[in-house]
Amino acid sequence: MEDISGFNARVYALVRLVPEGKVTSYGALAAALGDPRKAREVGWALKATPEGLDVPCHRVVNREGALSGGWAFGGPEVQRHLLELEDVRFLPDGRVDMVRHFWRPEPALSRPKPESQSPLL
DNA sequence: AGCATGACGCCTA
DNA sequence: ATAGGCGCCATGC
Repeated sequence: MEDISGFNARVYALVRLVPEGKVTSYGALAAALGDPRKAREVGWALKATPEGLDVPCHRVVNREGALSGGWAFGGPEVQRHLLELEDVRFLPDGRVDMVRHFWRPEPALSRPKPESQSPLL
């Protein structure tokens, strides 16, 4: 699993910025990185998150505030528990109350490609 | 190179 | 609001 121009690293850096009691979405992270279309890659990056890094990946949900399926934590229940420990409120449907807890990451200041003056363009 | 898959998101019925 | 389909982009076979 190779890095995507440090894509993973940037994802981790952003997720580390998510405060307790807040959550963000894959798409929001991707958008903050400059490519809203790379939401899936964000998920992929989190899936490959090395343990040991202080990355609160449990604070990342999809755009609807729904938790993921069965995965590394051992199940969505674990993720939900972790969030509840941070006073995150859940809706009756089992989704995170995005209105209350959605946190939008600031656009990454360091761009992956500070270059390209479009030589051909 | 082609096909299938996925911790996503948006559009349409 | 729910269900199905399509698009994106990187990965794995």
